[in-house]
Amino acid sequence: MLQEGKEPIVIPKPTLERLKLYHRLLVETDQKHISSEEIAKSLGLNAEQVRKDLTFLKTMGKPKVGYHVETLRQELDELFGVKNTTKVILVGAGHLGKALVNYPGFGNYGIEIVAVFDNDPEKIGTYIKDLVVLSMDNLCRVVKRFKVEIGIICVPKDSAQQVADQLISCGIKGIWNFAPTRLNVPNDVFVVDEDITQSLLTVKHFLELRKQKIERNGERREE
Amino acid sequence: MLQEGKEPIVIPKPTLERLKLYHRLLVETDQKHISSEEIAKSLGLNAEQVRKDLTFLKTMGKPKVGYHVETLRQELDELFGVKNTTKVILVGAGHLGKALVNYPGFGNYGIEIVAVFDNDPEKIGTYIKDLVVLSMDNLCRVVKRFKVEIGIICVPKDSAQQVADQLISCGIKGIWNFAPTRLNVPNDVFVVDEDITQSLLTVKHFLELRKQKIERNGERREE
DNA sequence: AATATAACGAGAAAAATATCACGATAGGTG
DNA sequence: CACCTATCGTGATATTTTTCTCGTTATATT
Repeated sequence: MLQEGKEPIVIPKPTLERLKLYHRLLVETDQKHISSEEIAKSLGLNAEQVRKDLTFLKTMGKPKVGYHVETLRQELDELFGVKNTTKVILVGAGHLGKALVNYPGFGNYGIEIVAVFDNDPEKIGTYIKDLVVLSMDNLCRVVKRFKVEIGIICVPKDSAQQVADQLISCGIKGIWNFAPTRLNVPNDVFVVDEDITQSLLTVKHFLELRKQKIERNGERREE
Repeated sequence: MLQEGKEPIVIPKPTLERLKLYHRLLVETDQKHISSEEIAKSLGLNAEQVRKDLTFLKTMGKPKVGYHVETLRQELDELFGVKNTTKVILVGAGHLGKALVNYPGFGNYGIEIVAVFDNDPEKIGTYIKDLVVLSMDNLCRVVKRFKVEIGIICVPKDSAQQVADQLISCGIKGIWNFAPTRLNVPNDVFVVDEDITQSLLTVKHFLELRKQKIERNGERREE
């Protein structure tokens, strides 16, 4: 039987990606109103696309004025759930882990790191900002006690899968993975990858394209 | 006059994104051959799409066998220019900068960090791994001397634009931006953003979707 | 108050991307 | 050696996404 009734409005993935960019732009701007044209120009898109994207939201623009920045930003905040507090734990107290704990932006996005774990006895007991590094034995206890929703993995890639398994066994359903490897997880667990090697390939590819363009054009000037 | 002659085969952007995933998979696997089906399953795609993507490459699969992992990986290496050495400098010797300098994976991808800069007198002169932190005065000299192609920005977001401008004024044409802000750059400079706030929104959005799903389903079990 | 115009929303058209369907072939099996 | 089947490559089809077009409306101007 086909499921009848209100199907939730699903936002196309490319649109969702752009909505994230709009969000950042709205946070950064000090204008009170902003037009689709201005948004488009800032991000290298075209205005029709911006308007189309924004039709997935309730906020409407006004002719001759544009969109009210504050309203739009708030609706995006809501879409992304920015205002809800999410408790997270972080596994891996290396350089990257330290960098993340010290990252000042989480507060604005409702992310609270409640504990840091590592399995290196040298690191256990040391402080990162105001958090003591705990041993992995404490993982499940802390997850349950603080109702932790997300685990951040920043361990070397060879132990990432193992850490993921431990997190999942403690009931964690969301993983933010900074290890440069693919994780195998059950269907009901989501993984957001922050894999530096992937964007490294992007960087290298850009260089490669430029190189090829120069080769093709010989010594000719471009533009 | 329209330019005649061989136009370079342009790989669609979504395909290119997936090719990066295939690359990682090929690096990780220890199989000698791999089928489109296996690739697809690992990455949650379908086999036809994988095959279609791979038609943009020269490497062909064999019926009953699949694709030769080594060959395919090498062709991807070439596509992304992984084997060419790229000299980069890094600006911002904070936690993140340190984490990056200590990241062991760059070598495999032909990235060599040749210098680290900061404008904090406390940090200038200190060592990160085997690199002395230099003052920004030395920027252009080092860029020219070492033929640096890429600048990595990992300074706080308020100084990111300024650093970008400095890099560009020294002739840098590529920026890998870890600051959570949009950079304004001339057309001939490319920026690859590694903005944690953007993937943070992804994380929050997943949670939000899950929350809404649970609300809709009430106490019903799913699956 | 009438007019002009900047900017919007939305449906239609076009372009890009993903999926399907199927014929071809390499390698295994009897 | 002939057949079977897993897997490929590719042209056809379907779907998604982007762009175009145009009618509408809020504000400014005379």
